[in-house]
Amino acid sequence: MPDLKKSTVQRQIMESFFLGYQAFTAKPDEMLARRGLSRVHHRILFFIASYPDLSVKELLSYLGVSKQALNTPLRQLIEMHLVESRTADEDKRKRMLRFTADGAKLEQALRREQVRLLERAFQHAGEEAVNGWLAVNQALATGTIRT
Amino acid sequence: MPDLKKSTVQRQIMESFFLGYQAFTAKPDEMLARRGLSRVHHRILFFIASYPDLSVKELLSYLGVSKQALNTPLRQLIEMHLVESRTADEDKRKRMLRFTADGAKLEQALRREQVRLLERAFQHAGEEAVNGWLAVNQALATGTIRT
DNA sequence: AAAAATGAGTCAAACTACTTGACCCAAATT
DNA sequence: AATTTGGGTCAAGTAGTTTGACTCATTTTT
Repeated sequence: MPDLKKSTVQRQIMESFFLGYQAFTAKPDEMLARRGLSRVHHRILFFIASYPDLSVKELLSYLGVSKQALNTPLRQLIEMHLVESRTADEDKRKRMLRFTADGAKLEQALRREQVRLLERAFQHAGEEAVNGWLAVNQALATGTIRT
Repeated sequence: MPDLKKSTVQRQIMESFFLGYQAFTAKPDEMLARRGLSRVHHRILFFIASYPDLSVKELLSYLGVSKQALNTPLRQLIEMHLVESRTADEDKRKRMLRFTADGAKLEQALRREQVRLLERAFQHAGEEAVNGWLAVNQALATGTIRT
């Protein structure tokens, strides 16, 4: 256990978190860039994968951007036949977003690369470490007792 | 140990990594925003803290941006008397960057908040988990060489 | 000593990505 | 019938980035 009181140790911990996250996003960034896509597209794909048939409004609230900012990248994904929007039955104003076959394939490819990277790090660090890594990320993500 | 073969589990792991990193950067982002500064400024401060008296060229290579992109935020930090640039003795073309007293104080304040957040998550997850978290981050950070 | 290279800095143009504000349309709600 | 909502678009403004060209002082090479 490193000494969390030392500022140099603190910076090293922060740096490896930063670099680890960088590494985690580097490969998908590169794969998307080859298709002229960016990280916003990746986030869109992620949420469509996580919540299939979600509406545009829901997607907007997840992304936390203006609808004008979403407009272009989402339209691109639709024009590239990676995502399709169908009007919902219960409410015909709503558009439900889901993958086309190609879109699902791309999302899988992106995720596969990220999982591959994680698995290699996991294998190197050991099972006990993995559980710890997950637990700390979980604690950070859920904001343990926000003031 | 979660089942890494399941795509929903994979996405949950990726999501908590993403959200954890978000949480990690949120507080400094907000503190900097109050002063009209952004994440680039934070990165500049981080590298000056890690490598005091580094040159502009070194800083550029760490940041991986063009010198035109660095120009504005660095000048702002200097004008706000958070950073000072002194010409190096060995090579009078070089400018060595270091903190002023105020700059050092700001860097400490930013780091303190991030460490506080980490400590809370660490406390929640336990010492064993912390070591695992650090080990996996380390593996991720060093595992992927920039292509 | 002259020429070339280097570190730092600036100006300009182009591009990307985001914002807010103002609209439009169709469908749902009141 | 009137209002609200979900989705979409146009426009102007802002921020941040890039590449390219150039200056200036200093150091290195020839």
